[in-house]
Amino acid sequence: MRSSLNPLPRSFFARSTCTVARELLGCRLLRLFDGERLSGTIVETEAYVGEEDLACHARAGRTARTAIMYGAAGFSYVYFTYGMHWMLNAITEDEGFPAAVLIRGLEPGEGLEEMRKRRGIQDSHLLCSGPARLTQALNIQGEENGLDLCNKGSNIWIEACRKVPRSRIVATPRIGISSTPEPWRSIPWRYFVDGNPFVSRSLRDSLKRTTSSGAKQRASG
DNA sequence: GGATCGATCGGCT
DNA sequence: GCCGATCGATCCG
Repeated sequence: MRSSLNPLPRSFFARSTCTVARELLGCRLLRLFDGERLSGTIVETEAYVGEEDLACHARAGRTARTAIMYGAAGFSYVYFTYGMHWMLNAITEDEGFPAAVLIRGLEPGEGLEEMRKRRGIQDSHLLCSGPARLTQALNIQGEENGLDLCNKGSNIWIEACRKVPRSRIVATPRIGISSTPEPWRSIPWRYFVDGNPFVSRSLRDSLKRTTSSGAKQRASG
């Protein structure tokens, strides 16, 4: 028996990408796979906003891969990178404007044993902390591209869970875009829950670095 | 703990 | 051809 099946509505996603990225923190990502529920609380996200954003895949305009980003909000954008990794995004904003939120980290909830089996490790802190780790843990691949996350019949969806107050959200530059020109490389469009232990090593490192340099900042705007 | 590097292949120039 | 919205192994200190 399922405790709940209340996917966030399309209106949640059809807003400013940064707002969606912040408000997804504390929400629960659910995955129905092989008859089992796998889930976790979203603790880290990044916003990729339009063709102007030179870190966004849509920077090159509409292509076969990025077409989904130009479509309606609330759909999944799952892509393959580095020859081996899958990344899960939720499409945002109005139809015709290409933007998405990358889900970068989860605090594991249901289905821990299945996740451990899929990841080949035991440590719960390494199961879903990182965009490629969480897709491996939840078995999300190319087949899951273009799913309607707002449809109760989809096997991936997101539910409201606990609201993370603005004061507990940290914003930093996005990860893995060091060759992207400014201002995009440094704009603080990565968000995570301050102090949450379910973060990857690179996250903690980044927090330490940014804290000592004073670059870390509270989410604003 | 931190830096570096190889793996591996689809998408785009 | 080139280069990733990454991860994990390995080396160094």
